[in-house]
Amino acid sequence: MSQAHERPTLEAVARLAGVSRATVSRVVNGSPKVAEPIRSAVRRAVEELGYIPNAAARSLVTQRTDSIALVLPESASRVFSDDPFFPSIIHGVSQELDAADKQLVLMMTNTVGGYERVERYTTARHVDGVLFASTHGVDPLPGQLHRLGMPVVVSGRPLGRSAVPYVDVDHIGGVRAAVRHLLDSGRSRIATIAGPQDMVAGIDRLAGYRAELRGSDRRSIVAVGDFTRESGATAMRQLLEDDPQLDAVFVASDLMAHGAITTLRELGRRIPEDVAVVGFDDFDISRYTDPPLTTVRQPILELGRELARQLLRVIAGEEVPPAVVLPTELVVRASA
Amino acid sequence: MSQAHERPTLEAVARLAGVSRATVSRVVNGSPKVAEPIRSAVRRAVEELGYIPNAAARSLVTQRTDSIALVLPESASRVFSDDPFFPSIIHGVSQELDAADKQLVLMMTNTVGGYERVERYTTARHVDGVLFASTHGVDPLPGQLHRLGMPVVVSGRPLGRSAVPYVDVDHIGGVRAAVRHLLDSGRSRIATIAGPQDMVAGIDRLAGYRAELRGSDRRSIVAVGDFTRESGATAMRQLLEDDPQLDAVFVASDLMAHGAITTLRELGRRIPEDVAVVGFDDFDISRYTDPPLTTVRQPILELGRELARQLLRVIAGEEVPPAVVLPTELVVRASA
DNA sequence: CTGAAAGCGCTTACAG
DNA sequence: CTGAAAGCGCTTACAG
Repeated sequence: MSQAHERPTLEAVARLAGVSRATVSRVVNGSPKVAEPIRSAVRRAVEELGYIPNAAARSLVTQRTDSIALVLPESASRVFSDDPFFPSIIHGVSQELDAADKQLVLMMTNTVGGYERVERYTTARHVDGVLFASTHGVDPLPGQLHRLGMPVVVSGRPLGRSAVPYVDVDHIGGVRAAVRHLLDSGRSRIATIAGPQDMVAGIDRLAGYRAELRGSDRRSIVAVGDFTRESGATAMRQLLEDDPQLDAVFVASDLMAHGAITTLRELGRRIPEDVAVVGFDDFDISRYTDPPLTTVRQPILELGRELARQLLRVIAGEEVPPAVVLPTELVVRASA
Repeated sequence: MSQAHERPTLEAVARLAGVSRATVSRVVNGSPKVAEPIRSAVRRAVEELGYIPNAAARSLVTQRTDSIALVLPESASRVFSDDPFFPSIIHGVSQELDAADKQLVLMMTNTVGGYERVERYTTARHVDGVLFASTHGVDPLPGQLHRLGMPVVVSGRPLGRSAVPYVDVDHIGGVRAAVRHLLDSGRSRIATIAGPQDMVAGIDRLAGYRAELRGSDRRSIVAVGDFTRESGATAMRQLLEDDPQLDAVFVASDLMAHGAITTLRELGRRIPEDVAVVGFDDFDISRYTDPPLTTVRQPILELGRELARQLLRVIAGEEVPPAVVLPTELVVRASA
């Protein structure tokens, strides 16, 4: 039985094949300038010994690790709650990384200690680049890493000044289309349940609502949630207290919209007859709510893929645009 | 602006502090045998230069990477579908790894090429150990890595002979309790929707059903699904064709149970009056189905945590039991 | 096309 | 307690 620490090295392969370590290295790395007979002798020796290059040794000289970190500044519970947002991001990133033969290191944390670990890990050059999803507030870490020369791309337009390239979706355009749809269908008291106001997604969606309402004579009616189902249910209750006559609500996430629907139903309002509801996300399940949810579709999987693609370009030394904004789209179903 | 490749090395710190590299290394790694004045001089230099040890260089000599791989032999789409199984495993693993200050490398793949990458990556010693979740059929990779001396722990009792330590739940005990519950409540024609028969979870749950029925005079009525909602709906339809009089069904996963409920409702059967339904998993959503689902609870988060704990023990050179089996428990709600 | 040699940035016996 | 030196396992100019 072979031991853990007796794995064959380049040296062993070179000896068996009767060539130098340099030559073995060239063959293993597919350099074209090795003569055919030597090449196959080396291949045989590699095969026979089951040689696999040591990653650390290779990284030390090439300065590459072929892996990248995806940082989710959230607790793992949040990341893997029933909200499919993060899973979709991970899924999209993973697709592109697979295609590029890079590995994915997943870092989830919402603690200060965890964040420090992220910093140490990434600046120790364990990874070739770092992706941030869904940062809260003004997050200094992406900028810091970027200044250290580390390839970084973030998801969502950063709050505050930042030179870090980002990928985002057109929150405002999507929300305006949603609110316009409510206006066009004759709704007069249009409320909103906004997302957390320390995140761009929360801020921009509220801004979109306000912007579209501004053109009409309707006043705004606002409650704020945190993107969870429960917060949507609670916020809906508040809105109905604020304005029992409201006849429409734009909700800044599908999950909150589900919560809002539960509340409306409990209070005996018909959807959409009494109150029209529009969500934001277009999660799969929103097709199956009762009634099916009218919502703004944002391409989350594609967002993940684009993040990864941009980062791979930065790593390859290519120029990337400072921002990529993916389109959103109103999907009309039965709830509004 | 500092450049990517100009990060300070041990050498630089040593020069600034006026000591040898060995001493800096000792201070950085917290060795106790460095005199206090020197220690603080080194600390200052580290601070001033923003020194972070290079991970590859360190790994090369220590043979440790402080990261471990979690291999999910499934497509990313499957892992991040609406099935919360994998997310919970990841969550549990991540919790324990965080506590141990190790990083998580996530590898998802159901392609041959992908599997080869997993093999190369892990045997290249990119990670200190490997966790496998939910293998299909007789999977040779865990055993191979184990024989190479790589720390490995798998989730689910391996099919075929294997010396690799595993963590599993008590499928059979849980299923027997479920079927017994159906028998005790006077059900006479008890069908089952089994899981995939190339996975231990599928095989054992069917075995538990058969074992418990054997003690009674009931015959078995079996359909097979693949743990998805859709397959549950289809299988339920088949079962009702096979035996229109059936009055109970044990379904080997909650998601399939949800599918079965949809079918039963479409065909006008009342639950539990006409047909009692029991699931397996106890996902959160199963509390909210109509009616709330009676099901066998398996501790998935804990399974993930235990996997990580066992692996960390193996890595630390401790002895671990060849198998850890976590208990399952029948949770009676309204559906049966 | 091939090899000898330097070097990537650390850790760790070994001496003193 | 501290340092000089060897060595971890590779890659890559540089010569030839």
